[in-house]
Amino acid sequence: MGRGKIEIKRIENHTNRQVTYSKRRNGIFKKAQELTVLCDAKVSLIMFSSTGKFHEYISPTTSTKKIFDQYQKTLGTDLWSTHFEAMQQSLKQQKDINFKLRRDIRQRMGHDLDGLNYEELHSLEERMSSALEVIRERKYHKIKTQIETYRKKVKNLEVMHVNLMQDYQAKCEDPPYGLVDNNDGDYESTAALANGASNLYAFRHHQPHIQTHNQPTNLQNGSGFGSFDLRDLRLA
Amino acid sequence: MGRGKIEIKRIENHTNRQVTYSKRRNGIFKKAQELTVLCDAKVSLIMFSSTGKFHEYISPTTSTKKIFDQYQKTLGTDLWSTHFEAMQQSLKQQKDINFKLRRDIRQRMGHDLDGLNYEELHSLEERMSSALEVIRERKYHKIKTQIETYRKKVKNLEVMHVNLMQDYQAKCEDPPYGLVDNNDGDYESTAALANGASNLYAFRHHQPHIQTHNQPTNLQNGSGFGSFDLRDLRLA
DNA sequence: AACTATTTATAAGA
DNA sequence: TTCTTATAAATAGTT
Repeated sequence: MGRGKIEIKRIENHTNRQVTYSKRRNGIFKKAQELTVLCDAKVSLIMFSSTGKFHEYISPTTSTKKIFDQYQKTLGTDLWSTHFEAMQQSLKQQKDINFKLRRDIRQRMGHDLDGLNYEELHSLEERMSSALEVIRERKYHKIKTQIETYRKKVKNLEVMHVNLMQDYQAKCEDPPYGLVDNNDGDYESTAALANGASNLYAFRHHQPHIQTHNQPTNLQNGSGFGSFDLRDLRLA
Repeated sequence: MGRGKIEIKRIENHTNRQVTYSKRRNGIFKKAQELTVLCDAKVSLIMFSSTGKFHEYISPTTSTKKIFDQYQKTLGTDLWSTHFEAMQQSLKQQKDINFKLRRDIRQRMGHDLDGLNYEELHSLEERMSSALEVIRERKYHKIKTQIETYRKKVKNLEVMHVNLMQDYQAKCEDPPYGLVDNNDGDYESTAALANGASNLYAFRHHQPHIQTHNQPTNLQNGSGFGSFDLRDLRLA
């Protein structure tokens, strides 16, 4: 329908193709709209040109999503079912595994044991028993390491303290020099040295509350043990 | 384009509407196909008539799913994202929980303990220890119940056996009557009674291998204990 | 479903 | 792109 008849095959001239696309696109959209009105039909028309340009007609009585849904419903096998169902199944599976893991843990906590027969109880007990051994071993190792570290720190402090005491005594024996040299010293350090004797006593009983002006915040609470408590050793 | 011009509004005559739908549908499909070929475009045309009948044209170079995907990609907001993403998130969450549960179990089995500090080890140990108590308690209860059941069965057998022995002796003391009365008895019962003495001996040592012709299959393997083994009691 | 008078779409040109 | 217009194509009403 035009000045001449054309063969229905790809228009090689790019511009020509674009023009024809544009004209015919309008034509087909008009037809779609007319069909919608005349025949009370629902039409979805989606087009992508060779250059990727997108155009769409959708009957005003519906929406593209509705058409897609209806399409899938009509065709039976819906297009995303594979992906979607796989996901759904995967989710169900995960929940299943989850439930079993939870039950396992509950049983390891001594609950939910009604379903177990003698053999199962026995097996559970043996597994837990040997695991408990491992855990105790581990805890023991941990506390040993910690104590070792602690001991070294105390040792360090002891050496430092002795040095300080020697310094102090040296200064007491030679007060004039001491007072002259102490001009750039601070008051707190002197105060800390003043009760050196009681600190030494405490140290010999391995109390972790020794403080010096060098490391005032380091060992205030058992150095890394947090709320460590000797009762914890009973089960080790 | 026809014998007369028509107004573009719904065709009220049902038959007429159907006919027009059919004709124009063919027309628009032809246009879609021509557009596809001439302009190298991708066209998806989906229609539902007023009676719900479904028709579709799809360019042979593509598929409806591809068009849908491309549509969503182009429009940005994809149509199922809400549903889909919620599901995806849910799946991720489940997998996360799952991982944590597995780690918990591994730790309860004495593996994977590197990440735990002293307090955590101690807490784990205490929880497992008390759980172990519960499990042992339970196992002990189970075995006690089983032994009780077993004891009752043995008791029953004992009574039955004594009765049989009495019968047997009674018949031995009065053989003529016994032979006459035994016409409707079976051979096997007589044979079973023949070694009554040795059975009695075995029974007094509480061996579970007593058999009579009344309950020949009941206690052959410890009655419900399966592969029960006395070693199991050591940990009870 | 086929026919055909007529309307509509559009190819080519401006 | 848009307008024009000759001509092809589509189709409304009819058979």
